[in-house]
Amino acid sequence: MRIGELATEVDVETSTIRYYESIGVLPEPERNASGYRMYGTGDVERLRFVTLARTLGVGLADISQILGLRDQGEAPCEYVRRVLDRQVDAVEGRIQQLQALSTELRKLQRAARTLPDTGSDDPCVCHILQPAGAKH
Amino acid sequence: MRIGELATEVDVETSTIRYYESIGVLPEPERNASGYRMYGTGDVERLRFVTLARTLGVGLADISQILGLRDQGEAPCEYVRRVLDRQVDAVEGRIQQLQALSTELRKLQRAARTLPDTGSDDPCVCHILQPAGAKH
DNA sequence: TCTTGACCTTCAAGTGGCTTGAAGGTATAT
DNA sequence: ATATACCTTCAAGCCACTTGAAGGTCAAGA
Repeated sequence: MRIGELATEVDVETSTIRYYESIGVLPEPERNASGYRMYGTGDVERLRFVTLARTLGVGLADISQILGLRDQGEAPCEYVRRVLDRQVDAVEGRIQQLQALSTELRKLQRAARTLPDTGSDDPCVCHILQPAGAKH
Repeated sequence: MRIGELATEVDVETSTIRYYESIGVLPEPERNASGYRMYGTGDVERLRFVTLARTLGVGLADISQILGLRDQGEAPCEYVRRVLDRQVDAVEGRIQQLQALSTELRKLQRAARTLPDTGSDDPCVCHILQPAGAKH
């Protein structure tokens, strides 16, 4: 199959496939007489794995590592477990941060409805975002 | 004050200050005889606003817009209110996404503890991440 | 036969928000 | 004289792509 078919099959842009190839996540495929990339079913499987891992937030460096282990005939599972542990920590930490941020933003949103506009003579940039005495 | 003092005062890297200047978020400051950037208290206030807005997740383009309005003597409050609304939506949407992701990751983490390692003869890359029949 | 249009190719640069590094100038203390 | 702690500019790197320019290939239709 050509790159467009592979792209449709896995629901990825052709440019993304070429990008993955350029950084070594996907191997260089064979070419037909016209120089078009030609892929097989193994490539579908591999690309599907990459996109699945990406939706889980796994970085391309980790994905490369996992695929590299597989290519050497080793089970990547131990490495995958470590990646999962790291990823869970990272995602849950990020959620905590964003929840704190959301609380803060909602406070400012409420304030924005009641406060008058900042006057051009006010010293601060905007007293909605910068209540007097906010120094961090 | 020189750039290092300003950086310490607001708790930002000097390279970040120069970067903000390069993209027009901060104006070009005066220079002393040696070519060093020299800042005043207004710059502290402006930079403090920028970092505050950044911690709220506001992008530099929006921050630039807000500062631009202020520089023209207009109250940026209406714009700030719209940015806040957008930001709340974006953050809460992101939290939803990450919570779904976290659920998914925890499921895989549990599976990883019980599943045997992928054999080198298995067709998939790793059956922890790719349970049979996962096609999306 | 010509043309249209859908595909494919490569290479370069842009996105955001910085950080890092190289290679050098300046100011102060010892 | 020198160490050191600042400062300067410019370029490139980070991540994961996306976009664009400029062109080659191939099948179907007029």
